[in-house]
Amino acid sequence: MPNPIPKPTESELEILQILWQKGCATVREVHEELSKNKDSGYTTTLKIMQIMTEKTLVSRNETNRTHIYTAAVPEEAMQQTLLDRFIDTAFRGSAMKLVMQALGNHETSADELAKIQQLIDRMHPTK
Amino acid sequence: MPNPIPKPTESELEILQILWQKGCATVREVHEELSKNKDSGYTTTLKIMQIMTEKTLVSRNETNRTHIYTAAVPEEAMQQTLLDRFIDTAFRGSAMKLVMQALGNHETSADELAKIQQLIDRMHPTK
DNA sequence: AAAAAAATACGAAAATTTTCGTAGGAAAAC
DNA sequence: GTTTTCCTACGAAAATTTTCGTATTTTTTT
Repeated sequence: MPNPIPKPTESELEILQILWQKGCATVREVHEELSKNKDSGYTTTLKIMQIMTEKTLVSRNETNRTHIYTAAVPEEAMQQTLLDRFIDTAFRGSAMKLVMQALGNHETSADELAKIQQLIDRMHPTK
Repeated sequence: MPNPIPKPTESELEILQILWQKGCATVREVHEELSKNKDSGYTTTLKIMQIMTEKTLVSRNETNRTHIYTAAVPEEAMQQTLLDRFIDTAFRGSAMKLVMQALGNHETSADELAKIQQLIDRMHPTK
């Protein structure tokens, strides 16, 4: 495994979110999106994305002058990595505690509950 | 609400973990525990705990020379805060995705599944 | 009682992350 | 064909976090 998945900073993760959502995007597009929630300059976004390129968190198509960026790591792979670490640091390693708390404190629709039910059934078939 | 729960840094969270686990502890004890996983100096730990005191992440009993620290925020309250933010930043707000991924990628015992089952039943009683 | 060990406070260095200004070109508008 | 706009590169300032050295005081050991 040549890719230990570099750990993104918070700002980097925000940008990854946007890239995953859009599939790919220019710095300008990412910046527009970011600007909805915070206000920092265009070159700030640019700089971070350049750093992310070095870290290989993203890759970019440079054939045109306006580069087009995409996330270099699939969203779910990153989520898994982040989740593992989060469970460790915030929940002392107990995935179960996390699940219970997540379930307990969010509106959960019947539909969603059914999905979990399915997953449980699949993991734990009634013998 | 006078207490917006100050956001801990990573190092601070590590220390909170130890305090929650032990109930209360001296800097020395916390440092011993930390040293198992990383090696930084005693005064580093001390300094961070002093900062945490300012931030009111911990409180301390100063009647004796050797201060005794305790977390100022209950573990679960902090977990909830962190979890909310984490769901937001890493799972685009979808608690369900997080739950599914947490369940799907960890060994989950029959016992644990039963507990979730219970929770689901409680939330979604069969009419 | 003197020396050694252990504790806190504090300032500041080091490391990391975020921010932006400026320069240099390319593309677009005029 | 100039001027204006837009883009990247890059270095360095600003902000945050982590680290530690040193001074001072109290406690323990000898």
